[in-house]
Amino acid sequence: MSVARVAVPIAARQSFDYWVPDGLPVLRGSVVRVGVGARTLVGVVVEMPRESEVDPTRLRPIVELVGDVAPVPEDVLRLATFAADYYGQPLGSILACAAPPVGAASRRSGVRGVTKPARAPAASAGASSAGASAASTGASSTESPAAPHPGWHDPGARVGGALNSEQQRAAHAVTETLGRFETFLLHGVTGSGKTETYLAAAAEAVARGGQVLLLVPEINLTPQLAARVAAAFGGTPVGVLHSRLAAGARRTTWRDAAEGRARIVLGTRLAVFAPLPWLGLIVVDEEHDDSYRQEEGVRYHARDLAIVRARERGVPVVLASATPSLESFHRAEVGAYRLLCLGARAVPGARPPSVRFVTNRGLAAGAVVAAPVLEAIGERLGRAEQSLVFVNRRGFSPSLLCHACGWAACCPHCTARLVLHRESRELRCHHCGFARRVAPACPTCGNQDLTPVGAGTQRLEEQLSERFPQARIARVDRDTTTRRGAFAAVAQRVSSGEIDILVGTQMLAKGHDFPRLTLVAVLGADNALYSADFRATERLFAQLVQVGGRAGRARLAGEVLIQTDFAEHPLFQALCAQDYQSFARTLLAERRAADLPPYSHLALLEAQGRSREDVERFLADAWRLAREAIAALGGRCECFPPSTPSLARRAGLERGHLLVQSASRRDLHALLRAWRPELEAQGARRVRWRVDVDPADLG
DNA sequence: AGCACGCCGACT
DNA sequence: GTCGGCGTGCTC
Repeated sequence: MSVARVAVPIAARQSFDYWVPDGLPVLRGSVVRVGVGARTLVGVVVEMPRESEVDPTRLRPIVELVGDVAPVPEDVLRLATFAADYYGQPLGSILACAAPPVGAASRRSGVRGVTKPARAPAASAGASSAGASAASTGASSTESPAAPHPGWHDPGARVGGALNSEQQRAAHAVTETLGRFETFLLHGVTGSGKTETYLAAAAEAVARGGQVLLLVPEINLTPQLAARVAAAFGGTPVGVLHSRLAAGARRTTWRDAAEGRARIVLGTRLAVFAPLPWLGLIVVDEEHDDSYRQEEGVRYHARDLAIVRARERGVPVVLASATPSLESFHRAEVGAYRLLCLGARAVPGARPPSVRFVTNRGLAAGAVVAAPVLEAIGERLGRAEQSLVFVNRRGFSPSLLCHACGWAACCPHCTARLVLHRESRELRCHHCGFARRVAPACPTCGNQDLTPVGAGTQRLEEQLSERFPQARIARVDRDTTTRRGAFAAVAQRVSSGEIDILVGTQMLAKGHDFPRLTLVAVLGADNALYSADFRATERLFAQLVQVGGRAGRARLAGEVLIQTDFAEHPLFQALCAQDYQSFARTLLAERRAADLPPYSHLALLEAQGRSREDVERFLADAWRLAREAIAALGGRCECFPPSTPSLARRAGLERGHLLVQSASRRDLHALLRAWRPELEAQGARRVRWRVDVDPADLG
């Protein structure tokens, strides 16, 4: 009996060995069910060792080979192994994302047998040499391999025909590299036709027999883009993949991708692990978007993994954005990525929206919308055009204050203000979900006149409906869109002209084209300018460009009004001038001066526990261990003293963290590899901790 | 992650 | 005297 090493999705960092029952065709990549403790879990075979180092009597047999899903292909296993190492995660947890979703246990154990390995289609002219070999090592489908879709007819000419010369040059630069690795940064202003451009390159990759992986940040956007992709490719099968898809549908796409039937796989971050035996091109749309960062549970950055995968498979990868991440822009500046710029607006006659600033000064007490903004909305109502008012905060107001004694409504479990939700007459904590009824009077001094301070979407909606009682107003935020399909329903009503004013948070910023929307007003943007988060200004700029892009996409002129007290800030000036690149260079200079990414690499040890003493003791020890490890490795990494994040307590848990940094990613990882076992050996003394590699911010 | 084993407060 | 709180450790 042979032994299989199986990675299972538990916190344990090692894989476990099992007996392979005689005749069960188990190989590296096989998806199996195994007993772990009292439970049966789905795991992935990562190795077929000669023998086990574990006492043979302790080995349990594999319960079942999951036969209705394809084995995880070799390149995906390598990608998962890389991700597990890079992000310091258990391989089994990464593979739980990378493996196809599995249904309930089947009655019969095992499958009929191994089938012949898949072959690349004849037309794969250079597009997938690495893919073909990966497919033949790992794949063993229960059906014979699929030929390229028969009903397909020259999308290359069809998609490419509509491009202007600039777009054609960009698409051509990509198609020229099909068959080898290169990273492109496709930078174009909103409306410059980035989508058409990368779809043209995708069409060519498909024409050469390759598969295309198209990553998008948001589930909300996929139906729209899927329709666009389907239309552009006229009949070429598109597989859609995201976490909210039912397991069955996901399995179907997985199988279609693994067997080569799906020529295009469109999906969110988890799709970076999709099996694509004939992969020819990867596209990461809106590459700057934070949604590519998986924060809960297993941590990884899908954009970065996409680049790793492209390199491994020897295929080009296109990162597309109107506001590239500083990391990507920097890589392009130093020549590591090839920069492709699209300058012109694709729709003839469409102009970039004009940007105007409106001061907050002189606002009446309690008022949140400045008079010029109200006027502009009024004008739109008169012309039967639509307005969008954007504030990045849900609820009525972010604080409830007593002006008599200075008391503020705070969460009992977090170091945070409670947000007033007037519709439900509640004070809610946006960090832990705590909610309680609004107190009628100040608990410390008895003052009955508590003042809501600051503006959220609810307050905005209320004031706009008072000012424009005849207007049809829709509010879009997490409170109004929890129901499945709620977002799409509002989008539909906006498109059909049933809405005059849209009020909402950043979830409105992305992707939607509303032809009659000609005004975008932005409130509360200044908050980001004060933020301690080192990525705040980068994010704000991206967000403003993004919301600005909602205005005047078609022939109607668009206007963006920004309510701010800092109109002269370089960020706003760059926004006016539509000049991403010079602003990016300004920010990069700041990052360089502060020794922040992309000029350094960071990892953040985050700890939380019931008592602050426990957390502080753990971090003090961790700090000492880090300094010892750095010394042992000969320096080249820096380690900062433990500190307390601004949200010092969350959901009743005290938080603390410790930052390590290096100019070299290699050195930083050498440190992490030495440091982590030391931390584990410390034993978690009432403290839960994790290391966040490439953290989004330093909280 | 679960779930089991192991040591200190209120009960049939 | 036990039931059970969760804190710590193991799972092939």
